[in-house]
This record gives sequence, C-alpha cells and structure tokens, in this order.
Amino acid sequence: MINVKENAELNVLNHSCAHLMAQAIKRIHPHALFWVGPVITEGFYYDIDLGDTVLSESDFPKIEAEMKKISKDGKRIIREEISKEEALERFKNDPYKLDLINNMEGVTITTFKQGEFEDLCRGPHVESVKELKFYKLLKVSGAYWKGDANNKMLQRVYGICFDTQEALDQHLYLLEEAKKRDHKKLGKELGLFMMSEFGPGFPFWLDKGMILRNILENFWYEEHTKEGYQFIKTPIMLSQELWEVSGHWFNYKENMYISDVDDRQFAIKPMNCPGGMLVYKNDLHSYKDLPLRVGELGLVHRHEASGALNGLFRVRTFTQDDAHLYMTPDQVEGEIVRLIAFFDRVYKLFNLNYTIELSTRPEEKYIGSIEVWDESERILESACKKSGHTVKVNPGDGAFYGPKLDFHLQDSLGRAWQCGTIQLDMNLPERFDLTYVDSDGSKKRPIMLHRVIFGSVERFIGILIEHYAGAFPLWLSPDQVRILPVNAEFHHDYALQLKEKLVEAGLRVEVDERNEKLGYRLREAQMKKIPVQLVIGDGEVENGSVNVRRYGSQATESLSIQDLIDSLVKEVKEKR
RNA sequence: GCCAUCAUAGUUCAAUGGUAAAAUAGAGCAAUGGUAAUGCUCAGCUCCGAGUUCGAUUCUCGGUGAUGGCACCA
Repeated sequence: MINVKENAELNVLNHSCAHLMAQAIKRIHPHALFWVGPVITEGFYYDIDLGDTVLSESDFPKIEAEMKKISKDGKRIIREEISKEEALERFKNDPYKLDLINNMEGVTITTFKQGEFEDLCRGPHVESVKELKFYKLLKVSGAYWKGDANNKMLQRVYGICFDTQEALDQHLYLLEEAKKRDHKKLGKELGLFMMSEFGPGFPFWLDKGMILRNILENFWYEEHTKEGYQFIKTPIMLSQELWEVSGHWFNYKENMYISDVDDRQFAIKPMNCPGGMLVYKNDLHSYKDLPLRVGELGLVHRHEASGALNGLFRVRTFTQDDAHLYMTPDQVEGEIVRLIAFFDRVYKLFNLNYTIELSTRPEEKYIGSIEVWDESERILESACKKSGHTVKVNPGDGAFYGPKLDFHLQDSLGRAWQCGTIQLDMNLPERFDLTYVDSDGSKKRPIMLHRVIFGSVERFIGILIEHYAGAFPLWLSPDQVRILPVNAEFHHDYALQLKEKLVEAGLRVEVDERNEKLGYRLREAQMKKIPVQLVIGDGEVENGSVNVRRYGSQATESLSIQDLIDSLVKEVKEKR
C-alpha cells in the first residue's frame, strides 16, 4: 500500500482533492457544513454536517461527476491571508469554522478559494483543480465531532487521489486483493473457525483451525522453553476481592463479565496478571532466582463494545501469549535486549517485518515518580538501540502504570498490526506487595514486565491467514499432503501404503478416493491451498514413486517415496 | 455504544405484495479417470417478533446479527 501521507506531492494532491469533494458536495447539498478534511495514510476524508441528509455510497457517482465537472472547469486555487476578525466575519454562518478560528492563536489564518468555494485551510494546495484527475471516493461512515464520543456524529466521506490512473488502479487492485484475503472469508472457506449469532465475538474453532492453533501454541511453548521460561495456567474466574487488589474492579469493571458464586461476586479474568501475581506470591523468591520468566497462554474475556467486534481481530474471548518477568533493577536492560531478540526471531520466521514504538508517561494519569518513569523510558529506548532498532516515540501514550514498547507488524500487503508489546509495570508489584530476598537478606521489590509476542493467538492467526492469503507454509498448514489416486480402485492399496508412510513420518495427510475425475479432485486440493499434492497412477505404482505438485505451481516432479518424505520432513523442521 | 449499509438453501447469489431462479457443496445412479470442474436424477432456503394488507420473503416498526467506519482496544 502506498503511504500517501509520507509522500509530499501526493499529500498535497489528496488534500486538494478533499476540498474538491467538499465543493462538489456543497453544490449538491448547499446546506452542508464542513469540519475538517485531513490527509491520512491512505487518502483523505472530510467530516461533514449534512443535517438530516444521509449520504450513502450510492451517492458517490453523483458527487464524483460533480467533482469531474469542477475539475474540468479548471479554476485556480487561490490562497489568501486574512485577519482573525476578517475570518470570523467571513465564516460567521458556519459554527464549525468559527470553532476552529476561535481556537487559533498566534497563527496566520489562510483560506483557499476555488471558484465559489472557499475553505479555511493551512494548505498547501495544488495550483488548480485541473490537476485533480485520478481519484475515487471509497466509503462513508459516521465520525464523532472532534473524535469525542460525547459529541454529535458527523458524516465522514473517505477518498483517495493519485497522480496517475495507473497508481489509482493499482491501489484499487490492492483493495480488492485485501478483500480476497479477508480472514473471515478464508476462515470459512478453509474450515478454520466459525462465528454464531449465539455468541457474538466468541469464535468457534473448527478442526482445521485447531490444528493450526495447536501448531502455533506448541511452537510457542518450545521457543519459550528454550528461552528459560516456566509455564503456568491460572483460573479464568476469580473473586471480586482479587480484582479490588489489582485495581480492575474500579478501572475495568465495565469490560468484565461478572457472576455470582455462592454469596460472592466473581469475575472472569480480562487479563492474566492478577492470577500471575498470586502464583509469584505462592513462593518466597531469592535474588538468585531472578530473572524469573513465567509464561501463560491465558484465556481472557473482555466485554468489548458490540461495534468493535471484527472477525478474529477483535473478539470477546481470546488467548494471550502472556508472560510476566520479574527481575532486579540492574537486570532490566539486558532482559529487554534479550526479549527484543526473541521477538525478532519469531516475527522473522513468519516473514513479518516490524517497527518498534515507545510509549511514554501520560501527561496526567500516571502512578509513580517522574524520575522512575524517565529512567524506565531511558532503559527501554537504550535496549532498542542496543538491539539495532530505531524507535518511534509516542509521547504520553504509555499505560498509567508504566511505559511500553509496541511492535507493529507489517503483513504482505503492507498493512500494520500491533501485536507484541513489552510493558514495564510499576503498579502491580506494589499492589500485591511482591518481594524477593536480596543478597543482604533484605526484602526488595522486583521490577516486573508484561509481554506478549503474538498479542492474542486469535488475532495473530487472523493476521497469518491474511498475510499468507490462506496458503500456509508447510509446517503451519492444517492439511499438508493430499494423495490423489488416478483410479480409486486400482491405486487404492498403494495410496493407503503411501499415506501410512507419510503419517509415520509425522505429516498430515489425506487420501481423496472419491469417484471423481483427477482434475476435479486436484482442483479442490488447489482451492483448499494444500501445499503438497501427490498424484499416483499406474506409473507410480509400478516403480514405487510419487508424482508431486506443489500449491501455486503447475510443475510436477517425480520422486521416490523416501526422497519425498526426507524433503518434506526437512521442510517442516526448518519451518519453511 | 454511535452513524450508515445489509440479512434468501451448508456456501455464493437471483427475483417477487400471491411462499422463490441458479451455481456450488450434499445424496443416488451411470461413467474408470494423468494435473483446476463428466453426465443425469433427487433433496434442501426467505434471521426473529409485531404492524399494514384478503394475502408479506418483499412495505413499516422493533429486535438480533454481520459489514464499513467512529469511539474504545490485544
């Protein structure tokens, strides 16, 4: 995907296009009032107050036609600097512009005018509306005024503009490709998971999806074992008192599912940490035990807003690949360097590129001293640098309990996903009074980190589905090999023997012996994106070979059974 | 939660104020096949509730769910 925002020329083009769209809408709906129309990563939008008029995508052709007319007319776009008084006078009938003007202090106020349409704007713009030729309106939605849910909702129209027809076509093509990869669609087609209206936001995992999940989770356990983690499983339901200690009862209650058990209230856990704290406190810890790395694939439930639900990307129950790390202050930096290397290894395996962002102390709502925050942020940043990463800083974006590093993954279509995170927690160790015994026999407070690599297993699988477009590498693929006997009857025995040998070697294999022509069965195997298809007929039976065709390739290759097994087993082992 | 759009066989979809066309998947029969669809037959559907109407799958309202955004967020 093209990042319009980072390309100065496209940026200007898109912003001018937003004005062009506003002008067209104003012509069609003279009562329209406009809030702001910025450029975003992919195009632009404009927030519009149309009173009772409702825009829908079916209005786009009309608006686009009007835009074309204005563009053809070719008015110049004229910049004008005006005084605040002049601005207030000129836009006196527009409450939205007045709001903007009244909030402008010590800046030059400029307007841009094209024909009859004038808009308050910082610019810059293209010279003339003539330059705006290759654009498309994409979607319409509601958006809160000033992004505040307490405010009224405006209508937001999205569009995008390019400097050539080819670039526009390319973009629209990528949007279509993304649709084809939609994990909700592929998940259904490949039998990975399902949704039911009886459980909105609660995915059902199907046979093939469970295979994928189990592979990922086993992989996770193996890698964490290598990294010196121990594993626990904490209950999904715990009493109110615990959530009061952790603070969730006061800060997160509206997102928790709560139930009466005997005479007490219990909550289903929205996070794993409080349970993890209890495990830590179950033992006395020596400084010699640190750093202590405790992992949990923890099933959590959160009552997410109904409108937020989205396939596997946003669900109400999910499994976090969580871990809590406890350490002494002087172990923090080394531990984070180690974590970053670990994250790197995992993401690389999936061919996912990533960037790291550091979120720092919030302006107002935070606990602990500024000195400790500054020191923690310094350590996080320095660990990134030592790992050879540049860090983007998001000032004030940290949690109230500590700063964090977020890992933003880029999938094969260039889209970004926030998955991994490393968070320093200055809150829970205090609340739960965590201690370890130091070398001098005194009790000390450990530093605690939360961290996830996948983020949630569900979301990560959703990303993988779209990233691979459903065609998983061999080691991840729920179905690895499909055996296709040319004639179900004649080649039956050979097919079963072959399957047995492959299964013996640890591969996931099915024989398709249905009474259908080879082409028919092969087509289905291709559509199910099964990595390896083995055709066996008279020739293969005769010389004990297999005919191999890989997903996505037309080429076929003849191999001995042993060579096939060796190469597939090697491929799985190397996680290719 | 908010705004908008949508809801028809397992799936993908057509049509209609007089209970619905098709493809694909499924079952049966015939065909014994060499790298993306063999033919025939059968069976299967209007999300839930109310209203308008002689009659509603179609119109209206409410509910539920989904999709695209907003707000929230792993």
